Amino acid sequence: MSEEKKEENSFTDSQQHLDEETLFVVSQTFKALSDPTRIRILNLLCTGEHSVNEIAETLNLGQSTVSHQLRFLKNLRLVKYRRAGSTLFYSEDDHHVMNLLKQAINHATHH
Amino acid sequence: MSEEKKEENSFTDSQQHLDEETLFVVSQTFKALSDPTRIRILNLLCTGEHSVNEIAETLNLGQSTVSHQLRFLKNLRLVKYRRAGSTLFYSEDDHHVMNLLKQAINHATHH
DNA sequence: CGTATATATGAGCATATGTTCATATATTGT
DNA sequence: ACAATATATGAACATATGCTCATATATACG
Repeated sequence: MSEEKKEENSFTDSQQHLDEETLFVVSQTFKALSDPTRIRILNLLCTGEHSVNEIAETLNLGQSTVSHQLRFLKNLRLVKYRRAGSTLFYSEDDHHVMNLLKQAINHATHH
Repeated sequence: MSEEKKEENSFTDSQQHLDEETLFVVSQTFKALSDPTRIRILNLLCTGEHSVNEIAETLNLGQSTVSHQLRFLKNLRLVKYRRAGSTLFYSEDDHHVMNLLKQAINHATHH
């Protein structure tokens, strides 16, 4: 019975007016999470860092597709990478956004 | 210093594989929150129920635009409405998704 | 019943989005 | 320097998205 409670009122109520910039940032953040491919990539990165090819093979996606999406996520600073030779290991870089994703996934599956 | 803590680990870690349906539901949910107009509408509905025209006038949007977006949000069960004569009063209908929105807004503004 | 008001709907249009293909760049090993 | 491997990039394309305009529906009121 406390299952529902713990995700409520974690924050003070939102404000009346949203300025342009806030609106842009918030919408961009959610846009990043609104595509199945990006969700799969971010969900995979929850398990730790992975190279571009690993991601592509694991999720059965084209190398170009993964690279494009990673650039998208990198621009929003949702992921970062570490270089090891010619291989780039990507990992998550925004725990807050990852938390939003986890909440949504949990809500979608556990209900 | 506990500012960052309270939004972390509200849930057990996400699972390894996401099925088609979960992927669809989650992406649709975030898509709903990825548009500035819909964000403004939902943010306004945080303050209680409002009619279509009230929303349009308050947010300076066309009546048709608001109606279309409300249909979109209604299909996803994020909003509901109550009829009073020829006026329809819309209000929020998914506290979990509203909570995701509030978190994102708070994060965008307080940082 | 006719008019006014509130909301919904569909077509059309411009723009955004995501994937694929081909190719470029970069790093490693020989 | 050359070949192999890993990743990035840009153009092209099909589809999705969001707004506007015109019009339809629905309710209330005289």
